[in-house]
Amino acid sequence: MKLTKNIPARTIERMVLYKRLLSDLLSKGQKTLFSHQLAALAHNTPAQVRRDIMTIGHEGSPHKGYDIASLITRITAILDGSKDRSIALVGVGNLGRAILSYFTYRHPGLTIVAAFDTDDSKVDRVISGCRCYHIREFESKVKELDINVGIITVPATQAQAVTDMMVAAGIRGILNFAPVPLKVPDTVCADRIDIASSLEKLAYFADHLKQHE
Amino acid sequence: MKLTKNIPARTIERMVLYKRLLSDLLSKGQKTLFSHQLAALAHNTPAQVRRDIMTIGHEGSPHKGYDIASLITRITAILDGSKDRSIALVGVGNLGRAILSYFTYRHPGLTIVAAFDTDDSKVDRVISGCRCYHIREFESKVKELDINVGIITVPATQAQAVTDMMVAAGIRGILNFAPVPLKVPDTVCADRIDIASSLEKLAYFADHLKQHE
DNA sequence: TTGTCTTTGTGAGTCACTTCACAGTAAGTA
DNA sequence: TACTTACTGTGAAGTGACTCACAAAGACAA
Repeated sequence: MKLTKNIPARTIERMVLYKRLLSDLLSKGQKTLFSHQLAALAHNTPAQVRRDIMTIGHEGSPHKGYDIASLITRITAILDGSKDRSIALVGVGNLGRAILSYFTYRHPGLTIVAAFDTDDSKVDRVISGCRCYHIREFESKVKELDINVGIITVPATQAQAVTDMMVAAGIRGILNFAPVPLKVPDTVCADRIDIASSLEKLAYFADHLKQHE
Repeated sequence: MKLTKNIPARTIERMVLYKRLLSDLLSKGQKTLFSHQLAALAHNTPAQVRRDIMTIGHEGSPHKGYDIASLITRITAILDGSKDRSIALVGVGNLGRAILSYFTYRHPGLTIVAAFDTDDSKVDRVISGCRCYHIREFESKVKELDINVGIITVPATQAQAVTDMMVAAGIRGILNFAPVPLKVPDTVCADRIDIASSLEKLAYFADHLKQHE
């Protein structure tokens, strides 16, 4: 359960997926599974699954495979899923609102507890179950609600400014939907989701796959 | 301009970013730049930039750097950005609508030309400038409008069924917002954007970064 | 008991991408 | 002309993730 040897980001991503798949299985009453079964569900290889499970320091038995319940417990421990995550969202436009409503049926352990905007017509309203504040209250709310992850859904021109504000307020992880890369100190982790870029990449491979991936 | 030696996916992703950054610069009147300048904008290294540009078969000159206009042209040619892409979206829920409205101020070369749903209250309406059809018309519309990229914003339970339908209709690239991995033949390219997963990953690294990334 | 079967755990190999480091070169200077 | 400077292009080394392939081990059979 210690195992402080850095777990690669790719493995963490797969862990999140494994956890979801395993939880489904468990709720259907399945108790145990083999690496090749999980591989089929996750669309990767048995060797990959075994390596991943080894990486997080868990083990199965050659004949019964892996115990689903204890594997979920282990993954949850790794992901720190025990503590509920409080998340802030900045930029209550179309995309921001969609994400808010997407998260109302709350995902396990992830809750958007506050939204922020500069537009007074949005401030102090409750949108999809989430209260909206003026952005000048950001830092105090972050402290008050113990938020350490932020979502950015503002226009590109403001993304870096919002980022800087988040960093200053003590946010440690940022999910950025604006189509610009953000500069953050290396004590902060930033990820970008860029729908237009993804589509362009897809459009490229839609044509160019002779045998590619 | 030929250069049929497979370009890695990562390089393609950066190309999309470079194109946007360079277009900004060009519109501000800048004619030329050096690898270290583009690297600063893209938040990567000069060596990476030079390698990328080499990979797509372009070159600069040691003293003037790269010519922005011709580099954009080259990248655009690589990405096939010349032809306008027609995209279909299936699942006009919250997220689907947000994406539609996000794309109304149309991104260069990318247009969502049709949306599909099973809900009759949405069918035949125009939402954010995009006409919504019943899903049973999918295949005929794909043919009619020459669509080869699809966006999936339906619930997880229906994602695979929609995928199979897309594949059958001849779609070659799929952007999937449902939190399940899709099975597609290797003639089709599928990408998943999973907001909840991204947040969980971020939450993990928000804590666990000693020196990580 | 021994043998067969199935699956795990993992060292070693492979592969793909990134970074290093330097030769080559054009522009400016005198 | 030769000298300096600042950058590109790229072979080679490095890095990190994935896959292979096989020893080890439990389960079952007879």
